[in-house]
This record gives sequence, C-alpha cells and structure tokens, in this order.
Amino acid sequence: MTTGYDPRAFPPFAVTVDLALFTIRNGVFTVLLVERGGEPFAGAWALPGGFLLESEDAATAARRELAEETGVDVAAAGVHLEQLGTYSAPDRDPRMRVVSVAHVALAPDLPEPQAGTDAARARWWPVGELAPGRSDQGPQLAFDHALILADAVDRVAAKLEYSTLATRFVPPTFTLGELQAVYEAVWAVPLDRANFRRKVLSADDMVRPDGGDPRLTAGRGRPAALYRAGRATTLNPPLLRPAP
Amino acid sequence: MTTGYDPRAFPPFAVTVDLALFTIRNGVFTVLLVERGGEPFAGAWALPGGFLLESEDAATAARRELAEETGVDVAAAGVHLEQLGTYSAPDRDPRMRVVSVAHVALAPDLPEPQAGTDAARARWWPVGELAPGRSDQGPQLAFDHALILADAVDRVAAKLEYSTLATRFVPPTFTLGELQAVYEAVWAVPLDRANFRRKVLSADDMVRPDGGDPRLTAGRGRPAALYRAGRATTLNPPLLRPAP
DNA sequence: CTAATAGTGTCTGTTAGACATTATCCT
DNA sequence: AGGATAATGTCTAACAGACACTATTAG
Repeated sequence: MTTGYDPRAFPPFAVTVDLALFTIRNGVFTVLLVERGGEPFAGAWALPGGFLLESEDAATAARRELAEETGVDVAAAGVHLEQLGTYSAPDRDPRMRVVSVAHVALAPDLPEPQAGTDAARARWWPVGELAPGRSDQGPQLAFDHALILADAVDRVAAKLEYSTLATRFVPPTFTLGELQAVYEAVWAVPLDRANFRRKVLSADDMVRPDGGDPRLTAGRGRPAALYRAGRATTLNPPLLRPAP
Repeated sequence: MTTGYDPRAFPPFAVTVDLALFTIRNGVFTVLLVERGGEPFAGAWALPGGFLLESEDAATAARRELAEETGVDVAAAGVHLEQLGTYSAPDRDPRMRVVSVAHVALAPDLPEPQAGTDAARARWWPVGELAPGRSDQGPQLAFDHALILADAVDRVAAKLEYSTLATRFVPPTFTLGELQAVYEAVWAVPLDRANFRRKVLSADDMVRPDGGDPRLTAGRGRPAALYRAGRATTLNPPLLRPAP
C-alpha cells in the first residue's frame, strides 16, 4: 500500500472467512464442522465459512456466516468472536486463488445445529478426535482446515491463561465447578479445585457472585454458589497451565 | 469455504501485505515508514507493503517487499517475521476494495534504508512520536496504518513477555545490558538490572555465553560478558512487564 | 450411615522486587 | 582517586502447588 499503483491492475483474489466455533458439550471441548455438498472435497468435513461481500469487513462476514449456518446471533448470545489469522497458500483451493481470513468463536453449549442453506449437514465434533496425526478417528478435513483448526485450538488454550474467555463457554450464571471444567476440557489436564478457586476469586474482576446472597442450586452433593462473568477481559494475574 | 459454489462468481478483491518493521536505534524503539509518491495520500507516510502476487502466499510477499524496500534478506539477517492480522474495512482504500494482511518484522539495527523502486523515501521513526492521540509530532499515517501500527506495537510489547524475540533486536553477539535496553525501549519502563539478569539467565535457553570463557569487551566502566541467543523461542518462565 | 461435590485452612518451597555490595574498567 | 558500568548476594513479602479438613446435599 505504498504507491500510487492502480489496484485494479493487480491480480484479483476471492476472499473468504472461515470459522472455528467451539463450545463445551457434556464436559467435552468440541468444534462445529459442516459436511461439504459440492466439489472440491464433496462429502468431507470442513469449517463453516463463506465469501466476503463487497460491503462488509471480515468480522461482519464472520458474524453473518455464524448466523446463517448456526442460527446464532453473535451480539445477542454473548458469543466471543476474534480473528485468528489469514491463510493464503496459493494452492489451498484447487479451483482458484482464495485467501481465507480465519476466525475463532466461543459459545456456551448450543442446541444441535440447524444446517443452513449452505451446509449440507453440520455437527459438533470433539476436538480430541480431530487432533493432528490421528487418522484412527474423526474425519479428514477439507482444504487446509486441519491446519486452521490446530492453530485455533492453540489460540483458545493460550487465551484461557490470560483472559476471561472461559466465561464465554458457560451460561450467564454458572458455578466455579463448571468454570473449572472448561479449563480442564480445553487443556486436557486436571486442576486442583482449591487452588483454582483461589485464583479465580482473587483475579481482578473475572467473576462476581450472582445476586446478593450466593444462592444455591441442586446437584449431587453440596450445592454450589452461582457466579456471573465480571467486566474484566484480561486476567490479572494470569491462570497458567501446569507444566507438562 | 463450505460449499460447491464457484469462487469465480464472487466479488474480486485486491490483496496486499503491509509491514511494520521495528528496530532499536540508539536505544529508541523505531519503525520504518515510507513516503507515498502517488495518490491517494500522496506525500503522507505509510507502512511499507505491496500487492500479493498470484503465485505467493502472504508470508512470501512480506519477505519480498521487505527485501525490495529495505534491501534486507529476511532469511540471512535473522529477521523475525510474523503475521499480525488482516484489515478489511470496506472503505480502507478509497480506490477500490483492498484487503491487507499486516505483518510484524523485527530486525537488529539496520543502516538507513535505501528507498527501493516503490517508495519515494523511507526513514525510521521513533514509535513514541507516532503514538495515537499525538498530533503534536510525527506524521499522520495513510490509510488505516495508524491502527495497524498501534496493533503491531501492542503485539511486540506483549511478545517480549513470553518469547525470546528481544534477541532479534540485537546483533548476534550482545551484552545483557543491551538486551535490557531493548525491553526498556519497547516497554518504556526502567527495569532493575540485577533482577533482569537473574530472570534472563535462569530462563530456559534464552541466551548462552559466547564462546567458552565469557570474553570481555570495552565500553565505559567494567566490560560486560557477551552472549548469543539460545534455541528457545518461548520464554519459560515469562518476563512480565511491571504493573503500572 | 456413605458417596459425592462444595468450600476453607494451612504448610512449604519458589519467586519477584528492592537494594546493598563487590568487581573491573576508564580517565 | 573517582566515576561508570557489570556482576553477585541478600532480605522479605507474595504466591503457587499440595493436601488436609469441614460443610451440605442425595440416597
């Protein structure tokens, strides 16, 4: 962008957005995939996504695709959406030159998705079954989506350390046990309950007690106090993953 | 990328890369800007960059532009290059729809740049003079480059905490005082010399003594031992910014 | 009662920040 | 000597991990 060259003289690209939408279902870290209807990669599973329109930026396109393919209104449902990165290998789409701006989205547990107009079918897949180097389970992903997904998983795992994003995986009102289950599912490690509690409660404004008196809810064993997400977005001090 | 739709049926975009190339010059955190020759924003200062070619991905284009506009060979000079993010507001280029993949590059102190074929002029600017909300000094930047630059500065400052990137700002052989000066320049805070030393030397494999016996070099006062960058890329434990 | 989950208290080794002290050069 | 920079040592408060103990529910 440094010269007076006419951009119309330069090669045209198609620009898409791809979405890695994560949630926790029954304590399992899962991602939404859609089954492709047409070529290339017909029948393969892929991240949801679509083409950028003339009038919108990438974030807007990502929100639109999310709504179209899952029926989720990002603004309403407290879904977190952020840009992950752009994938631009020349041969990533066999048809022509397509550059994709990948995004990561986090949502609390959603109902089984309604396939939109675009996707033939959509379903949630446990992230663990799609791990790289595991051809035993899970599908092969279309395009470079295995790479995008791996980067997205890394991003989410890293962000839990120094942000309050874990609260986006739980309902508006939640227990500390549920919040801990998010960390354990994403990081795939067990955490000490007492220490987790101490860190979350001493962190800046990550969670607040729900209502005046902490109400109690049922379950198995002693009922747990309920909390809501605080206003902080960055987590001070951070909640670091245990060393392997 | 979920359907069989023909990408050729969708709106074409021009795709560019923009580069925020940082270095430390005389202890000052600086960024390379070029003066635009043509419209729009003729005469304004901008981040170096250019159009993506048909046959290359964004990282390759960024390396090529870096070489063209600064004469720096990324591979040879140990320059660090990473993708920052993609900027896609519909009106970011008044001529037509241009999506830009921004990158961050870090280099040791380089000679005053040779303006390449593209850029009318190029020079290093202290980052502090370009801070947002400072119309008193420094130029207004073309396009959305002030936003990109602000994001790039945030990225670099954050990355110093948990990566070994600071070693990319110094020559292959350096003293701990020089390394500390990098942190102090980027973060704009003074650090305790003894504690900095302890953390850097106890970190995993951030630095190694140069040669067998730590040689000494001249200066003013006691000569300092020389070090080289270690093989680690992530910094364990991290070196956190002091709280404000 | 037991099982199960929630919540609190405490001990110990490590670390961060602050700062004093010693070392080695130059003029 | 005196100034300047490098390197090391030490003290203390805070924190992390580990784990024991108490509390409240269901069955």
